[in-house]
Amino acid sequence: MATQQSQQRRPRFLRHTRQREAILRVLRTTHEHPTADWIYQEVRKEIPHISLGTVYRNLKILTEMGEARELTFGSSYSRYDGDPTPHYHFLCDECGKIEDLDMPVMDSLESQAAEWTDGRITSHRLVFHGVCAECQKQQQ
Amino acid sequence: MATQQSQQRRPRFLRHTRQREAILRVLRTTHEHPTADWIYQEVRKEIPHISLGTVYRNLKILTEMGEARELTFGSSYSRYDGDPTPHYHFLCDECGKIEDLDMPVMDSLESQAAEWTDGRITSHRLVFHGVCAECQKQQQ
DNA sequence: ATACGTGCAAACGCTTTGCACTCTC
DNA sequence: GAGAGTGCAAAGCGTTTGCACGTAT
Repeated sequence: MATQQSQQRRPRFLRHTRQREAILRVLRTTHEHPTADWIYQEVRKEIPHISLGTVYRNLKILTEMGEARELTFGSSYSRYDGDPTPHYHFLCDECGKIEDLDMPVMDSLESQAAEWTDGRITSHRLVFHGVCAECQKQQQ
Repeated sequence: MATQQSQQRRPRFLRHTRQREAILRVLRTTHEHPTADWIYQEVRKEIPHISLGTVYRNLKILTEMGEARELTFGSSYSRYDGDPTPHYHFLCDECGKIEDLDMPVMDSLESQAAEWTDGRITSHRLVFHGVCAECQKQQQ
């Protein structure tokens, strides 16, 4: 039942490659919270022969390095957030769009929650659900 | 890019079946936040010929009816929460265990967040990450 | 020279779905 | 009897991975 985290061996050092740089650049310059495939399509404009596997591999490494965050709302595919600083999200239940919220991060939530568990809390994620402005207009 | 929510036709009314009742009962009587497959194995003790597809179909219906919640932490499989009342979760990053937190739900977060988006907020999800008590012991 | 990274394609694994049959209402 | 639900198996589909080759250090 308990899902043990997969412990895979990492290389002793990381290399700089065109592919890795391009992927990180795309991640940094979009606020769309893109999917792996969207990033793939985007990077392909610059490196046409790049493979989707390479995109996934690098996204995993970048996430582990703390350069990106993997967002897994919904059971289908992952989205990636190129802003590694802590922040909250708003998810539109109609169109699936994800917005970053500039509201302050409340670390006090963690100390509050600490009183209700024996576990040691290291971080938290807060996601608001609702209907974005665009979808509200369409519903009228 | 925007992931349109899949709008599938629902039947005009729901029927009571042994399978649906058994699945809901398993969901209600466990606090393990089980996966679909775990529920399948459990229900199979009572209805040996039930199929995994039936479990998935009913979990989807029960979730849409608000009788259960689908938890999608991590990109792999979904877990299901048989407690439909709002509450927060603690997720152990070591072993993957999910705990319910009895701490009060803070609806004020939604009104705070509303000031930072044009969207209409209808709900929120708060998940704390860290290391559970059991895993902390093992690390010593 | 070493060993990390890539491309390609096949494999994986959770989830969904088509179809014929069954069962609830 | 109508049509919702089921079992079975195949298909779907995002993601991972094995392998041989390329390439950064």
